[in-house]
Amino acid sequence: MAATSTRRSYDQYCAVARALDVVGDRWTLLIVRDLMLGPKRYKELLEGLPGIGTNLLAARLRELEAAGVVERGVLPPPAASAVYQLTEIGAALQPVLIALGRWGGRHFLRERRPEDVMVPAAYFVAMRSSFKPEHAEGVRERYEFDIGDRVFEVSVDGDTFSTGEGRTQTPDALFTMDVETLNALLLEGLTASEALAAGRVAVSGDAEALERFTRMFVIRPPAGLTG
Amino acid sequence: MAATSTRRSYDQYCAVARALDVVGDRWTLLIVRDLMLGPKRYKELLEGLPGIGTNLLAARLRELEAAGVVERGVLPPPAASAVYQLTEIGAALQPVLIALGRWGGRHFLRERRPEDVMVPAAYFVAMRSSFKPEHAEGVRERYEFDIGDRVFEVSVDGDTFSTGEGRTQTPDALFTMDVETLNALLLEGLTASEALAAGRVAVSGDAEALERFTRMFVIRPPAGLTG
DNA sequence: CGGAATCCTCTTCGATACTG
DNA sequence: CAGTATCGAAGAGGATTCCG
Repeated sequence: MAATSTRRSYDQYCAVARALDVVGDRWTLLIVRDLMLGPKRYKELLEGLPGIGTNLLAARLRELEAAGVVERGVLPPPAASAVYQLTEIGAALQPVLIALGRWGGRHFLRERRPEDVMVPAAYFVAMRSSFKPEHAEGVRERYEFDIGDRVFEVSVDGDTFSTGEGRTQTPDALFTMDVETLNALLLEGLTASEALAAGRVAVSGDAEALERFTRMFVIRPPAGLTG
Repeated sequence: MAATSTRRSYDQYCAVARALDVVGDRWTLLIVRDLMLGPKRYKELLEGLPGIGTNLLAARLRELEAAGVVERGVLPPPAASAVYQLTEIGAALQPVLIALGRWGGRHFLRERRPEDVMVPAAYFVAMRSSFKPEHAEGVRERYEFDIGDRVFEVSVDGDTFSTGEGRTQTPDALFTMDVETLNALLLEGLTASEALAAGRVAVSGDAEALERFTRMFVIRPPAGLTG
Protein backbone atom coordinates (compact mmCIF):
# COMPACT_ATOMS: atom_id res chain seq x y z
CA MET A 1 0.00 0.00 0.00
CA ALA A 2 2.85 2.36 -0.65
CA ALA A 3 0.82 3.48 -3.63
CA THR A 4 -0.54 6.38 -1.64
CA SER A 5 -3.61 8.11 -2.93
CA THR A 6 -2.75 11.56 -1.60
CA ARG A 7 -4.23 13.36 -4.58
CA ARG A 8 -3.24 16.96 -4.17
CA SER A 9 -6.06 19.40 -4.66
CA TYR A 10 -6.41 23.14 -4.93
CA ASP A 11 -9.47 22.89 -2.70
CA GLN A 12 -11.34 25.58 -4.55
CA TYR A 13 -14.97 25.37 -5.55
CA CYS A 14 -14.14 26.47 -9.09
CA ALA A 15 -14.55 24.64 -12.36
CA VAL A 16 -11.07 25.49 -13.58
CA ALA A 17 -9.47 24.42 -10.32
CA ARG A 18 -11.42 21.15 -10.36
CA ALA A 19 -10.31 20.44 -13.91
CA LEU A 20 -6.71 21.10 -12.92
CA ASP A 21 -7.10 18.80 -9.93
CA VAL A 22 -7.79 16.03 -12.43
CA VAL A 23 -5.59 16.81 -15.42
CA GLY A 24 -3.26 19.52 -14.12
CA ASP A 25 -0.43 17.27 -13.03
CA ARG A 26 2.73 16.95 -15.01
CA TRP A 27 2.40 14.67 -18.07
CA THR A 28 -1.33 14.12 -17.63
CA LEU A 29 -2.57 16.14 -20.59
CA LEU A 30 0.11 14.68 -22.83
CA ILE A 31 -1.10 11.20 -21.94
CA VAL A 32 -4.61 12.30 -22.83
CA ARG A 33 -3.30 13.77 -26.08
CA ASP A 34 -1.86 10.42 -27.11
CA LEU A 35 -5.01 8.58 -26.11
CA MET A 36 -7.12 10.86 -28.30
CA LEU A 37 -5.95 8.79 -31.27
CA GLY A 38 -7.34 5.55 -29.87
CA PRO A 39 -6.57 2.85 -27.31
CA LYS A 40 -2.90 2.43 -26.45
CA ARG A 41 -0.86 -0.10 -24.62
CA TYR A 42 1.40 0.89 -21.75
CA LYS A 43 4.48 0.46 -23.86
CA GLU A 44 3.15 2.62 -26.68
CA LEU A 45 2.39 5.41 -24.26
CA LEU A 46 5.86 5.12 -22.79
CA GLU A 47 7.41 5.48 -26.24
CA GLY A 48 5.31 8.50 -27.12
CA LEU A 49 6.31 10.35 -23.95
CA PRO A 50 10.10 10.44 -23.79
CA GLY A 51 11.26 11.16 -20.27
CA ILE A 52 8.15 10.21 -18.37
CA GLY A 53 9.49 7.29 -16.34
CA THR A 54 7.61 4.11 -15.88
CA ASN A 55 6.41 4.63 -12.33
CA LEU A 56 5.00 8.03 -13.14
CA LEU A 57 3.08 6.77 -16.15
CA ALA A 58 1.59 3.99 -14.05
CA ALA A 59 0.65 6.48 -11.34
CA ARG A 60 -0.99 8.88 -13.80
CA LEU A 61 -2.96 6.13 -15.45
CA ARG A 62 -4.15 4.98 -12.07
CA GLU A 63 -5.27 8.50 -11.17
CA LEU A 64 -6.98 9.05 -14.50
CA GLU A 65 -8.77 5.76 -14.16
CA ALA A 66 -9.92 6.63 -10.65
CA ALA A 67 -11.25 9.95 -11.96
CA GLY A 68 -13.17 8.25 -14.75
CA VAL A 69 -11.15 9.85 -17.53
CA VAL A 70 -9.44 6.66 -18.69
CA GLU A 71 -10.51 3.03 -18.59
CA ARG A 72 -8.79 -0.26 -19.23
CA GLY A 73 -9.99 -2.13 -22.27
CA VAL A 74 -9.15 -5.12 -24.36
CA LEU A 75 -8.43 -4.85 -28.06
CA PRO A 76 -10.66 -6.93 -30.35
CA PRO A 77 -9.12 -10.30 -31.31
CA PRO A 78 -6.65 -11.33 -32.46
CA ALA A 79 -4.66 -8.59 -30.71
CA ALA A 80 -6.48 -9.08 -27.41
CA SER A 81 -3.97 -7.10 -25.40
CA ALA A 82 -4.77 -4.84 -22.50
CA VAL A 83 -5.02 -1.21 -23.44
CA TYR A 84 -5.90 2.13 -21.94
CA GLN A 85 -8.53 4.24 -23.60
CA LEU A 86 -10.41 7.44 -22.95
CA THR A 87 -13.88 7.34 -21.47
CA GLU A 88 -16.52 9.73 -22.72
CA ILE A 89 -15.36 12.19 -20.08
CA GLY A 90 -11.80 11.84 -21.29
CA ALA A 91 -12.76 12.34 -24.91
CA ALA A 92 -14.53 15.53 -23.83
CA LEU A 93 -11.10 17.02 -23.18
CA GLN A 94 -10.59 17.58 -26.89
CA PRO A 95 -11.60 21.27 -26.75
CA VAL A 96 -9.05 21.79 -23.97
CA LEU A 97 -6.28 20.26 -26.06
CA ILE A 98 -7.33 22.25 -29.10
CA ALA A 99 -7.37 25.51 -27.17
CA LEU A 100 -3.99 24.78 -25.62
CA GLY A 101 -2.58 23.76 -28.98
CA ARG A 102 -3.79 26.88 -30.73
CA TRP A 103 -2.26 29.06 -28.07
CA GLY A 104 1.00 27.18 -27.83
CA GLY A 105 1.31 26.88 -31.58
CA ARG A 106 0.68 30.51 -32.24
CA HIS A 107 2.96 31.92 -29.59
CA PHE A 108 5.57 29.35 -28.63
CA LEU A 109 6.21 26.99 -31.50
CA ARG A 110 8.31 29.35 -33.56
CA GLU A 111 11.74 27.78 -33.58
CA ARG A 112 12.66 24.15 -33.28
CA ARG A 113 15.22 23.59 -30.58
CA PRO A 114 17.92 20.98 -30.93
CA GLU A 115 16.65 19.00 -27.95
CA ASP A 116 13.09 18.80 -29.32
CA VAL A 117 11.80 15.42 -30.35
CA MET A 118 9.09 15.26 -32.99
CA VAL A 119 6.16 13.11 -32.00
CA PRO A 120 4.14 11.93 -35.01
CA ALA A 121 1.00 11.45 -32.95
CA ALA A 122 0.96 15.15 -32.09
CA TYR A 123 0.30 16.07 -35.72
CA PHE A 124 -2.71 13.81 -35.98
CA VAL A 125 -4.20 15.45 -32.94
CA ALA A 126 -3.36 18.89 -34.31
CA MET A 127 -5.23 18.06 -37.53
CA ARG A 128 -8.42 18.01 -35.51
CA SER A 129 -8.17 21.76 -35.16
CA SER A 130 -6.89 22.51 -38.66
CA PHE A 131 -9.52 20.67 -40.73
CA LYS A 132 -11.16 23.01 -43.22
CA PRO A 133 -14.54 21.57 -44.26
CA GLU A 134 -14.84 24.09 -47.09
CA HIS A 135 -12.03 22.21 -48.80
CA ALA A 136 -13.59 18.82 -48.17
CA GLU A 137 -16.84 19.15 -50.07
CA GLY A 138 -17.57 15.92 -51.87
CA VAL A 139 -14.44 14.27 -50.54
CA ARG A 140 -14.99 10.82 -49.10
CA GLU A 141 -11.82 8.81 -48.64
CA ARG A 142 -9.40 7.27 -46.19
CA TYR A 143 -5.68 7.86 -45.99
CA GLU A 144 -3.06 5.78 -44.26
CA PHE A 145 0.17 7.37 -43.08
CA ASP A 146 3.25 5.29 -42.39
CA ILE A 147 5.52 7.54 -40.37
CA GLY A 148 8.65 5.77 -39.22
CA ASP A 149 7.42 2.69 -37.39
CA ARG A 150 3.97 4.04 -36.58
CA VAL A 151 0.82 4.01 -38.64
CA PHE A 152 -2.00 6.54 -38.62
CA GLU A 153 -5.32 6.89 -40.33
CA VAL A 154 -7.23 9.92 -41.54
CA SER A 155 -10.75 9.53 -42.80
CA VAL A 156 -12.80 12.26 -44.46
CA ASP A 157 -16.47 12.21 -45.35
CA GLY A 158 -17.63 15.61 -46.48
CA ASP A 159 -17.66 17.90 -43.47
CA THR A 160 -16.88 15.18 -40.95
CA PHE A 161 -13.57 13.47 -40.43
CA SER A 162 -11.55 11.45 -37.96
CA THR A 163 -7.91 10.86 -37.17
CA GLY A 164 -6.47 7.94 -35.28
CA GLU A 165 -3.54 5.62 -34.84
CA GLY A 166 -3.58 2.17 -36.38
CA ARG A 167 -3.74 0.43 -39.69
CA THR A 168 -6.52 1.13 -42.18
CA GLN A 169 -8.42 -1.70 -43.83
CA THR A 170 -8.56 -0.39 -47.39
CA PRO A 171 -7.17 3.10 -47.69
CA ASP A 172 -7.69 5.07 -50.86
CA ALA A 173 -4.12 6.25 -50.56
CA LEU A 174 -1.16 5.23 -48.46
CA PHE A 175 1.54 7.81 -47.74
CA THR A 176 4.97 6.86 -46.49
CA MET A 177 7.12 9.68 -45.19
CA ASP A 178 9.19 10.67 -42.21
CA VAL A 179 8.00 12.99 -39.50
CA GLU A 180 10.16 15.80 -40.85
CA THR A 181 8.27 15.75 -44.10
CA LEU A 182 4.92 15.60 -42.35
CA ASN A 183 5.98 18.65 -40.37
CA ALA A 184 7.10 20.46 -43.51
CA LEU A 185 3.80 19.76 -45.24
CA LEU A 186 1.64 20.90 -42.36
CA LEU A 187 3.68 23.72 -40.87
CA GLU A 188 6.39 24.91 -43.21
CA GLY A 189 4.59 25.44 -46.47
CA LEU A 190 6.04 22.46 -48.34
CA THR A 191 3.52 21.70 -51.06
CA ALA A 192 2.32 18.25 -52.01
CA SER A 193 3.84 18.50 -55.47
CA GLU A 194 7.18 19.62 -54.09
CA ALA A 195 7.22 16.76 -51.62
CA LEU A 196 6.39 14.24 -54.31
CA ALA A 197 8.90 15.65 -56.79
CA ALA A 198 11.63 15.51 -54.15
CA GLY A 199 10.78 11.92 -53.36
CA ARG A 200 10.06 12.77 -49.75
CA VAL A 201 6.67 11.06 -49.89
CA ALA A 202 5.89 7.69 -51.42
CA VAL A 203 2.27 7.29 -52.46
CA SER A 204 0.45 4.05 -52.98
CA GLY A 205 -2.99 4.54 -54.48
CA ASP A 206 -4.44 7.84 -55.64
CA ALA A 207 -1.52 10.17 -56.34
CA GLU A 208 -3.75 13.26 -56.23
CA ALA A 209 -4.79 12.43 -52.69
CA LEU A 210 -1.81 14.10 -51.03
CA GLU A 211 -2.75 17.42 -52.56
CA ARG A 212 -6.33 17.10 -51.31
CA PHE A 213 -5.07 16.10 -47.89
CA THR A 214 -2.87 19.16 -47.55
CA ARG A 215 -5.65 21.47 -48.70
CA MET A 216 -7.93 20.13 -45.99
CA PHE A 217 -5.48 19.82 -43.11
CA VAL A 218 -2.56 22.21 -43.49
CA ILE A 219 -1.91 24.13 -40.27
CA ARG A 220 0.19 27.04 -41.51
CA PRO A 221 -0.53 27.50 -45.20
CA PRO A 222 2.26 28.26 -47.68
CA ALA A 223 3.01 31.97 -47.81
CA GLY A 224 1.57 33.89 -50.73
CA LEU A 225 -1.41 31.60 -51.12
CA THR A 226 -4.82 33.14 -50.84
CA GLY A 227 -7.92 31.03 -50.47
CA MET B 1 21.68 32.85 -7.41
CA ALA B 2 19.58 30.22 -5.77
CA ALA B 3 16.76 31.44 -7.99
CA THR B 4 17.67 28.93 -10.63
CA SER B 5 16.09 29.27 -14.03
CA THR B 6 16.06 25.58 -14.86
CA ARG B 7 12.70 25.70 -16.56
CA ARG B 8 11.72 22.11 -17.06
CA SER B 9 10.50 21.29 -20.52
CA TYR B 10 8.85 18.34 -22.21
CA ASP B 11 11.23 18.89 -25.11
CA GLN B 12 8.64 17.99 -27.72
CA TYR B 13 8.07 19.92 -30.91
CA CYS B 14 4.32 19.97 -30.26
CA ALA B 15 2.02 22.91 -29.69
CA VAL B 16 0.32 21.33 -26.69
CA ALA B 17 3.63 20.43 -25.08
CA ARG B 18 4.94 23.95 -25.65
CA ALA B 19 1.85 25.46 -24.09
CA LEU B 20 2.26 23.19 -21.09
CA ASP B 21 5.91 24.18 -20.83
CA VAL B 22 4.68 27.72 -20.23
CA VAL B 23 1.45 27.33 -18.26
CA GLY B 24 1.49 23.68 -17.21
CA ASP B 25 3.14 24.12 -13.85
CA ARG B 26 1.21 23.95 -10.66
CA TRP B 27 -0.76 27.16 -9.86
CA THR B 28 0.13 28.85 -13.14
CA LEU B 29 -3.27 28.70 -14.81
CA LEU B 30 -4.99 29.77 -11.61
CA ILE B 31 -2.78 32.85 -11.49
CA VAL B 32 -3.78 33.57 -15.08
CA ARG B 33 -7.42 33.05 -14.16
CA ASP B 34 -7.23 35.73 -11.50
CA LEU B 35 -5.36 38.11 -13.79
CA MET B 36 -8.10 37.77 -16.42
CA LEU B 37 -10.16 40.20 -14.33
CA GLY B 38 -7.56 42.92 -14.52
CA PRO B 39 -4.24 44.01 -13.01
CA LYS B 40 -3.55 42.68 -9.54
CA ARG B 41 -1.06 43.36 -6.84
CA TYR B 42 1.05 40.62 -5.33
CA LYS B 43 -1.00 40.61 -2.17
CA GLU B 44 -4.30 40.31 -4.01
CA LEU B 45 -3.03 37.32 -5.95
CA LEU B 46 -1.82 35.71 -2.76
CA GLU B 47 -5.26 36.12 -1.17
CA GLY B 48 -7.04 34.66 -4.18
CA LEU B 49 -4.89 31.55 -4.18
CA PRO B 50 -5.05 30.00 -0.73
CA GLY B 51 -2.16 27.64 -0.19
CA ILE B 52 0.20 28.89 -2.84
CA GLY B 53 3.08 30.08 -0.69
CA THR B 54 4.83 33.33 -1.34
CA ASN B 55 8.01 32.00 -2.90
CA LEU B 56 6.08 29.96 -5.41
CA LEU B 57 3.91 32.88 -6.46
CA ALA B 58 7.01 34.99 -6.96
CA ALA B 59 8.65 32.24 -9.01
CA ARG B 60 5.58 31.76 -11.20
CA LEU B 61 5.24 35.46 -11.86
CA ARG B 62 8.90 35.62 -12.79
CA GLU B 63 8.49 32.72 -15.22
CA LEU B 64 5.32 34.13 -16.74
CA GLU B 65 6.99 37.47 -17.19
CA ALA B 66 9.99 35.84 -18.85
CA ALA B 67 7.64 34.01 -21.22
CA GLY B 68 5.82 37.20 -22.13
CA VAL B 69 2.51 36.13 -20.63
CA VAL B 70 2.51 38.62 -17.77
CA GLU B 71 4.03 42.07 -17.41
CA ARG B 72 4.53 44.47 -14.55
CA GLY B 73 2.52 47.62 -14.74
CA VAL B 74 1.61 50.63 -12.69
CA LEU B 75 -1.95 51.51 -11.83
CA PRO B 76 -3.14 54.95 -12.95
CA PRO B 77 -2.89 57.63 -10.26
CA PRO B 78 -3.75 58.01 -7.50
CA ALA B 79 -3.33 54.29 -6.80
CA ALA B 80 0.05 54.15 -8.54
CA SER B 81 1.00 50.81 -7.09
CA ALA B 82 2.93 48.11 -8.89
CA VAL B 83 0.75 45.43 -10.39
CA TYR B 84 0.94 42.35 -12.55
CA GLN B 85 -1.19 42.16 -15.65
CA LEU B 86 -1.66 39.91 -18.62
CA THR B 87 -0.01 40.76 -21.90
CA GLU B 88 -1.87 40.17 -25.15
CA ILE B 89 -0.44 36.67 -25.20
CA GLY B 90 -1.66 36.07 -21.68
CA ALA B 91 -5.13 37.36 -22.46
CA ALA B 92 -5.21 34.91 -25.37
CA LEU B 93 -5.39 32.12 -22.80
CA GLN B 94 -9.07 32.84 -22.24
CA PRO B 95 -10.25 30.03 -24.54
CA VAL B 96 -8.07 27.60 -22.61
CA LEU B 97 -9.60 28.64 -19.31
CA ILE B 98 -13.09 28.48 -20.77
CA ALA B 99 -12.53 25.00 -22.19
CA LEU B 100 -11.06 23.78 -18.91
CA GLY B 101 -13.87 25.37 -16.96
CA ARG B 102 -16.59 23.84 -19.10
CA TRP B 103 -15.03 20.42 -18.72
CA GLY B 104 -14.36 20.70 -15.01
CA GLY B 105 -17.73 22.24 -14.33
CA ARG B 106 -19.66 19.63 -16.21
CA HIS B 107 -17.89 16.59 -14.83
CA PHE B 108 -16.22 17.43 -11.55
CA LEU B 109 -18.03 20.28 -9.84
CA ARG B 110 -20.97 18.28 -8.62
CA GLU B 111 -20.67 18.33 -4.86
CA ARG B 112 -19.10 20.94 -2.67
CA ARG B 113 -16.55 19.45 -0.34
CA PRO B 114 -16.09 20.77 3.18
CA GLU B 115 -12.51 21.82 2.47
CA ASP B 116 -13.45 23.85 -0.61
CA VAL B 117 -13.04 27.58 -0.46
CA MET B 118 -15.22 29.71 -2.69
CA VAL B 119 -13.30 32.27 -4.69
CA PRO B 120 -15.50 35.16 -5.86
CA ALA B 121 -13.21 35.96 -8.77
CA ALA B 122 -13.79 32.51 -10.25
CA TYR B 123 -17.44 33.35 -10.88
CA PHE B 124 -16.64 36.47 -12.81
CA VAL B 125 -14.33 34.50 -15.06
CA ALA B 126 -16.94 31.77 -15.43
CA MET B 127 -19.47 34.39 -16.60
CA ARG B 128 -17.38 34.86 -19.69
CA SER B 129 -18.49 31.46 -20.88
CA SER B 130 -22.08 31.66 -19.69
CA PHE B 131 -23.10 34.97 -21.28
CA LYS B 132 -26.18 34.54 -23.45
CA PRO B 133 -26.35 37.40 -25.95
CA GLU B 134 -29.89 36.42 -26.95
CA HIS B 135 -30.98 37.61 -23.51
CA ALA B 136 -29.01 40.83 -23.74
CA GLU B 137 -30.65 42.47 -26.71
CA GLY B 138 -31.06 46.16 -26.05
CA VAL B 139 -29.44 45.88 -22.64
CA ARG B 140 -26.80 48.48 -21.97
CA GLU B 141 -25.82 48.83 -18.35
CA ARG B 142 -23.14 48.31 -15.74
CA TYR B 143 -23.43 46.35 -12.53
CA GLU B 144 -21.23 46.50 -9.49
CA PHE B 145 -20.98 43.52 -7.18
CA ASP B 146 -19.76 43.86 -3.62
CA ILE B 147 -18.89 40.34 -2.52
CA GLY B 148 -17.40 40.25 0.93
CA ASP B 149 -14.46 42.63 0.80
CA ARG B 150 -13.98 42.48 -2.97
CA VAL B 151 -15.65 44.47 -5.69
CA PHE B 152 -16.39 43.36 -9.24
CA GLU B 153 -17.88 44.94 -12.30
CA VAL B 154 -19.99 43.53 -15.10
CA SER B 155 -20.76 45.65 -18.11
CA VAL B 156 -23.18 44.72 -20.88
CA ASP B 157 -23.73 46.47 -24.18
CA GLY B 158 -25.94 44.42 -26.44
CA ASP B 159 -24.03 41.39 -27.56
CA THR B 160 -20.74 42.46 -26.03
CA PHE B 161 -19.85 42.49 -22.37
CA SER B 162 -16.96 42.51 -19.94
CA THR B 163 -16.25 41.37 -16.43
CA GLY B 164 -13.53 42.60 -14.16
CA GLU B 165 -12.46 43.32 -10.62
CA GLY B 166 -12.58 46.83 -9.27
CA ARG B 167 -14.95 49.60 -8.50
CA THR B 168 -17.33 51.00 -11.11
CA GLN B 169 -17.70 54.72 -11.67
CA THR B 170 -21.47 54.99 -12.01
CA PRO B 171 -23.13 51.60 -12.00
CA ASP B 172 -26.76 51.30 -12.96
CA ALA B 173 -27.18 48.85 -10.13
CA LEU B 174 -25.07 47.82 -7.18
CA PHE B 175 -25.54 44.35 -5.70
CA THR B 176 -24.26 43.42 -2.29
CA MET B 177 -24.27 39.73 -1.45
CA ASP B 178 -22.04 36.99 -0.14
CA VAL B 179 -20.32 34.48 -2.33
CA GLU B 180 -22.77 31.78 -1.26
CA THR B 181 -25.62 33.76 -2.73
CA LEU B 182 -23.72 34.48 -5.92
CA ASN B 183 -23.10 30.76 -6.23
CA ALA B 184 -26.76 29.97 -5.61
CA LEU B 185 -27.87 32.44 -8.26
CA LEU B 186 -25.48 31.21 -10.92
CA LEU B 187 -25.30 27.50 -10.20
CA GLU B 188 -28.09 26.34 -7.94
CA GLY B 189 -31.18 27.77 -9.51
CA LEU B 190 -31.90 30.45 -6.93
CA THR B 191 -33.95 33.05 -8.77
CA ALA B 192 -33.45 36.78 -8.51
CA SER B 193 -36.86 37.29 -6.92
CA GLU B 194 -36.24 34.58 -4.35
CA ALA B 195 -32.88 36.06 -3.47
CA LEU B 196 -34.37 39.54 -3.08
CA ALA B 197 -37.36 38.31 -1.08
CA ALA B 198 -35.06 36.43 1.29
CA GLY B 199 -32.92 39.51 1.78
CA ARG B 200 -29.86 37.71 0.50
CA VAL B 201 -29.10 40.48 -2.00
CA ALA B 202 -29.19 44.21 -1.34
CA VAL B 203 -29.77 46.30 -4.46
CA SER B 204 -28.91 49.92 -4.89
CA GLY B 205 -30.24 51.33 -8.13
CA ASP B 206 -32.45 49.53 -10.61
CA ALA B 207 -34.16 46.70 -8.71
CA GLU B 208 -35.05 44.87 -11.92
CA ALA B 209 -31.41 44.64 -12.88
CA LEU B 210 -30.71 41.49 -10.87
CA GLU B 211 -33.30 39.60 -12.84
CA ARG B 212 -31.78 40.76 -16.13
CA PHE B 213 -28.33 39.84 -14.88
CA THR B 214 -29.30 36.29 -14.01
CA ARG B 215 -31.03 35.81 -17.35
CA MET B 216 -27.87 36.79 -19.18
CA PHE B 217 -25.27 35.06 -17.02
CA VAL B 218 -26.73 32.09 -15.18
CA ILE B 219 -24.52 29.02 -15.55
CA ARG B 220 -26.91 26.22 -14.59
CA PRO B 221 -30.44 27.47 -15.15
CA PRO B 222 -33.20 26.68 -12.63
CA ALA B 223 -34.78 23.31 -13.33
CA GLY B 224 -38.10 23.34 -15.15
CA LEU B 225 -37.38 26.51 -17.04
CA THR B 226 -37.44 26.36 -20.79
CA GLY B 227 -36.01 29.11 -22.91
C1' DC C 1 8.19 -9.72 -23.36
C1' DG C 2 4.91 -6.18 -21.74
C1' DG C 3 3.42 -4.08 -17.37
C1' DA C 4 4.42 -2.42 -13.74
C1' DA C 5 6.59 -1.97 -8.36
C1' DT C 6 10.99 -0.61 -5.96
C1' DC C 7 14.91 2.07 -4.96
C1' DC C 8 17.58 6.11 -5.13
C1' DT C 9 18.79 10.90 -6.22
C1' DC C 10 17.40 15.27 -7.42
C1' DT C 11 14.06 18.95 -7.85
C1' DT C 12 9.95 21.18 -6.54
C1' DC C 13 6.37 22.33 -3.27
C1' DG C 14 4.42 24.44 0.79
C1' DA C 15 4.86 26.68 5.05
C1' DT C 16 7.12 29.76 7.97
C1' DA C 17 10.44 33.13 9.05
C1' DC C 18 12.79 36.96 7.72
C1' DT C 19 14.35 41.42 5.08
C1' DG C 20 14.34 45.77 1.93
C1' DC D 1 3.67 45.52 1.23
C1' DA D 2 6.56 42.78 -1.72
C1' DG D 3 9.03 39.77 -1.94
C1' DT D 4 13.73 36.46 -0.50
C1' DA D 5 15.70 32.65 2.56
C1' DT D 6 15.25 28.41 4.54
C1' DC D 7 13.87 23.70 5.37
C1' DG D 8 11.16 19.40 5.80
C1' DA D 9 7.99 16.83 2.83
C1' DA D 10 6.41 15.36 -1.40
C1' DG D 11 6.99 14.61 -6.33
C1' DA D 12 9.78 13.72 -10.58
C1' DG D 13 13.10 10.95 -13.24
C1' DG D 14 16.12 7.19 -14.17
C1' DA D 15 17.76 2.43 -13.51
C1' DT D 16 16.84 -1.85 -12.05
C1' DT D 17 14.05 -5.67 -10.60
C1' DC D 18 9.97 -8.31 -10.22
C1' DC D 19 5.85 -10.59 -11.88
C1' DG D 20 2.59 -12.87 -15.35
